[in-house]
Amino acid sequence: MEARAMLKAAGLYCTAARLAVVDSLLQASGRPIKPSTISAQLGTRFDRVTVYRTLDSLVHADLVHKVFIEERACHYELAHRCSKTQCHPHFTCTCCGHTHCLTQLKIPMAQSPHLGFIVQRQQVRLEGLCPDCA
Amino acid sequence: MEARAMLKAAGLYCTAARLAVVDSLLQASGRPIKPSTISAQLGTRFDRVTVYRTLDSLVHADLVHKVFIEERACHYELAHRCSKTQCHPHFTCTCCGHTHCLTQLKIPMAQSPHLGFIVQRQQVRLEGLCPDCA
DNA sequence: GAAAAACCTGCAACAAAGTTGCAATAATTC
DNA sequence: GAATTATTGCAACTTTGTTGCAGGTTTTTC
Repeated sequence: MEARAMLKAAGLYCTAARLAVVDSLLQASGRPIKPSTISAQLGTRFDRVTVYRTLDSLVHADLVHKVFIEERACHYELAHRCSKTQCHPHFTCTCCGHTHCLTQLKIPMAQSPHLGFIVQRQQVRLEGLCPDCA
Repeated sequence: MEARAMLKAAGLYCTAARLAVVDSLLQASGRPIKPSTISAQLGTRFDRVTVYRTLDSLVHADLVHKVFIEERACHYELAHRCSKTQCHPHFTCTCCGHTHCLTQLKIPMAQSPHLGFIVQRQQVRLEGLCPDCA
């Protein structure tokens, strides 16, 4: 009932599609996934368009973050362990292509770069070799 | 003749299309731009496909960097003032949508997050309000 | 400089991501 | 449970980016 509670708390209609999408994200074991993957997991239960719109709602309610784009597709993950100003960094292996969430790596927030700029959010992506490929 | 020299040095064929694309990037005044913008600037002189393939060549030769994706399109810029391991950070205004290159802001390279990970490259994106919108 | 080799380019066709409008359906509210 | 409000499915569409192949340029070689 975790998912149901999250939706309630965010003031969103609690629909079958939303529960299913949140479940997909929960089962992604912390890895950002893309709409087409979710769509494939849900089979014919829900339309592709519904998945897109559902993700939009969830992002808008700040339950889900649009993390990055890869292979021409946005990747999403549950907004766990993220502060308002900074999500955890992500590490993508240049060899196997897998992405890891570095939830334990803290990176200091950048200072305002020039007079007048107000930094609200910082996103860090690392690239390199993961332990399996190194 | 700047562009011509760059291509020569990189060992690339010096073609009209490549000179034109490099010129577009030079004239972008340091802002990352997307292929469709370049294509529009070049008018009917070159095919859309040629722009994509030209950018691929330039990226492959490390003359140009694929900086980030926005509005479902890759954005490119000349590989000026970038170290091997880190490009300058980019700042995108959440209000007006403009992106600024923060060439003067130095961000320390992240340490290897866990035993076994080898970090080769780091990318930082900042979001917030630019001086015009703040 | 001309011929040969190596490499680019345009065209057409295609694939995939994401968006929009609208009618039908489901979740809340009272 | 009826009225209200929000969500969903479908079809059609836009845009980005890719591929194959024939024809055209740039370099290299002599």
